[in-house]
Amino acid sequence: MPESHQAFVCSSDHQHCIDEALTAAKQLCRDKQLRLTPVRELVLRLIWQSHKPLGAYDLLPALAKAGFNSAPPTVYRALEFLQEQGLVHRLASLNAYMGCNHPGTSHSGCFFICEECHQALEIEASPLQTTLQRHAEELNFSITRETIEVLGVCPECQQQKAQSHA
Amino acid sequence: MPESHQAFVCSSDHQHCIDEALTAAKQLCRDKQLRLTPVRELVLRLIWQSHKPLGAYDLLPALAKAGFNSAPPTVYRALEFLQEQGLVHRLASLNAYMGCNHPGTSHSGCFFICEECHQALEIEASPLQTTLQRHAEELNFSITRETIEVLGVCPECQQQKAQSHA
DNA sequence: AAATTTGAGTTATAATATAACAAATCCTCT
DNA sequence: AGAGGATTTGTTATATTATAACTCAAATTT
Repeated sequence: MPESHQAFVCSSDHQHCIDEALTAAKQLCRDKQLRLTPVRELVLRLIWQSHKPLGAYDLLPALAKAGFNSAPPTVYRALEFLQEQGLVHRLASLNAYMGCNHPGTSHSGCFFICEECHQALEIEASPLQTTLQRHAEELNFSITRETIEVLGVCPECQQQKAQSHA
Repeated sequence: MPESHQAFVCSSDHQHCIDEALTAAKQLCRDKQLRLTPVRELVLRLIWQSHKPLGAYDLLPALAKAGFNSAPPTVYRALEFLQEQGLVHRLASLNAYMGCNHPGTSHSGCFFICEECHQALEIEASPLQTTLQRHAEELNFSITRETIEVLGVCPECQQQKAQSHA
């Protein structure tokens, strides 16, 4: 029996996630000679406030508070930039955005989304993508991008539910 | 070298797809004592006009032409019913709907979407879902529903593109 | 037939996303 | 440093997708 991986729980402090993401982003932009402007950095920060995917419109008030004129295009443009750099993913099934912790170039991920606590976890899904690639080869289909999003209940929320039924 | 499966091409006539889908739908509704009302049947028919996923708003003009008062709720309600019966799928990455040719109860599918001709193909993806299930078990994640949508180019459109470059 | 449930019509609005153009900022080259 | 060009952001308006809430009609049950 595999022990619970706690993958949905931030190991001790979440600040670490934020710092790491920001550092990686800065590094990446330096390397690629791209500009991680104030709006872009703030949007990335906001996205990383939690592991819950956020809607574009959830970010607007915070942008306003920070003194940016926060009309939708501002946030969508920042999100677009961050997606192109693989720093952020859009979850099609939620119309929401979340940070990516292995940025690089734009890529597809595999996401587990908890319908109770709304946290989401991105996994490296090589076996999955291999299987998918095999299906595609059978069809002679040439893959551009994959959307793999699994809705369900994370281990922590399963426990809570089990306890509340006790 | 595997031969081209032509999975994206309707074998001879598409009318067959429509007829089959309608027959199956009627059968299913009879069995489950559900009402395949005129609006629902028309929406299903419209969805099956092609293998291209259609947006809800694409259906409205046709509904109007058929004499229904076609405000959005009408079409969304019909689509909701059809989805619940597994007769239609919603593609989250496109905000569009397509017919399902192995209806039964509500279920998740795996979709290959051609970005050139906009046709989509649903496959039975048991190996894929097994892989996904294995990932989920490792995480102790309990799956509710899966969204698996692969964007790319179908074999037919690959050929066309190759020829036009010649 | 009355009561109940289900489906559809209708109006309004919510939620998500983009178009188009103007202004500001930044970069490069002299 | 300053002119010219590119990139980013501000701003206004609007497109697209989806749902809420209430009414009326039809069907089913009692």
